[in-house]
Amino acid sequence: MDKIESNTEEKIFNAATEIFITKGFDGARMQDIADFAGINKAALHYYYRSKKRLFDAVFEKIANQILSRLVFVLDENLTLEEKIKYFFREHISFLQNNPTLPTFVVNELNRNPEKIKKFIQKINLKELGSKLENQHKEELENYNITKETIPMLIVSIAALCVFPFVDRVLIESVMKEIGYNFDDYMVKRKEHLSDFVIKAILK
Amino acid sequence: MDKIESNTEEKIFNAATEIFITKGFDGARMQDIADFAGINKAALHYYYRSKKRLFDAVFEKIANQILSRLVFVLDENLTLEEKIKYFFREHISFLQNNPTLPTFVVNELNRNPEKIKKFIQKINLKELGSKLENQHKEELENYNITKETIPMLIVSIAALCVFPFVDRVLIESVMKEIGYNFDDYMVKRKEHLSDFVIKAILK
DNA sequence: GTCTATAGAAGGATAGAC
DNA sequence: GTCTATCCTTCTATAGAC
Repeated sequence: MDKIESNTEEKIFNAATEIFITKGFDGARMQDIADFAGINKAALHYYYRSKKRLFDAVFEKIANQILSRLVFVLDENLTLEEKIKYFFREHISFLQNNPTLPTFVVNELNRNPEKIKKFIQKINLKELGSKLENQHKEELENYNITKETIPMLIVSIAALCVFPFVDRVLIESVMKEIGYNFDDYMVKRKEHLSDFVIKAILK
Repeated sequence: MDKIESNTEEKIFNAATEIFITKGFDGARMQDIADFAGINKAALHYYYRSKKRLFDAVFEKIANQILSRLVFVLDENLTLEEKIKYFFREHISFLQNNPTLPTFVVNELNRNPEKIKKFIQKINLKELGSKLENQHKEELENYNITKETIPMLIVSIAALCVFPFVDRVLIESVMKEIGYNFDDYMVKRKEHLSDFVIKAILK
C-alpha cells in the first residue's frame, strides 16, 4: 500500500495482516505468516513475542484506519444530506478496496468484546452526539427524525453500507446467478443508497 | 428447544451446535463439545467420524432452519407491503431468539464458498424472482421500484434486518453507552424498519 | 538479527477393553 | 455403545549457533 516494505518487522506485519484477515486468529498459522513474509518463523517471535501480540498489533492498526476515515461527520460545513451522501460514497469506496475488513473486525469484536471499550472511549459517543445535534438542529425540522429514531438511522446507514461486504460471498453469488457483477452493483449502490435513505427520512 | 435430548447422538449434536456457533470451526475443540455433552470424546468420533462431518451436520441443519422460515414470501395472499412488514417482524423475532446465527453462517460461507451453491440451488432464484414479479405486477406501479432496483431493495431489507445481529457486540455496547437496551431497541426497530423501507420505495 | 533445530503442549483420531 | 489410554500430527514458542 504505502512505501515499499523495507525492514523485517514491516514485512512480518504486512504478512500477518494478510493472513489474519483471511483466516482469522484461530485459523492463522505462524508458519503461514512466516512463509508469506519470506522470513523465518523464529523472527516472528523475536519481533512480536507471541501470536496474540502480533494479532493485536494488526487489529489496532486496522481499527484506527477505519476510525480515522469517519472524522468528516463532524465537519460543520456539510449539511446532513451531504454527510449521508459523503458517507455512502467514501465508505463504500474504502470497503471496495478493503472488502474483507468488515468480517475480520466483526469476528474479532465478537470473540473479544472488551476491545470495544477502547473503540468507544476513542469515539466519545455522547460528545459526538450532542455536537452533531447542535450542528443540524434547524435542519432536523425538515426531516422525519426524532431523538428516538436517531440511533435507528445511524444503525441503518451502517447496515446498508457494510452488510454487503460482511455477507459478500453470498451476495456475490446471488448477483452472479441473476446476471449482475458485484463490483458494478456496489458502484451503483453508492448513489442508490443516498436517495433511498434521504427519501425515507424526509417529512 | 424441542423435546428433551434422549440419545447420545442428539446430545452430541446439540452440544456441537452450541460450541461451533460460539467459537467457530477453528476455535471449537472436540473436548469442549464432549464436555458440554457430558460424554466422552471418543463417542464423538464414533457417531460423526470427524470434526468436519460433525460441523457439516450442524451447519446443514441451521441453514435449512433459516431457509424454511422464508417460504412465506411466495404467499400469494399477501401484498408487497404486508410481506415487508411480515419479514421484519418474523425474521427479527427469529434472530432475537437465535442472535448468534448470522455471524456463524456468514463465517462459514466466507470460509467455504462452495456451500453457497447448495444454498442457491435450493432457492432457485430465477424462478422465485419471476413468480414474485408476477404476483406483484400491478402493485409495483405504486412504488418507485424498477427492475434495476429490485436487487438493491432485497439486499437493503436483508441488511437492515440482519446487520444488528452480525455486529451485535458493537451495537449493544454503543446502545448501552447512550442509555438504550439492545433488546428493547430491536423490538422497536421491527416496526420502525417497515415504515422506513416503505416510505423509501413509495412513489 | 536471522537461522536451524527442537522442546513442549494441544488437539484430532483410533485401538482395544468392557 | 461407551470408556480409557494412547498415537500422531500440528502448532506455538524457545534455545543456541552463526
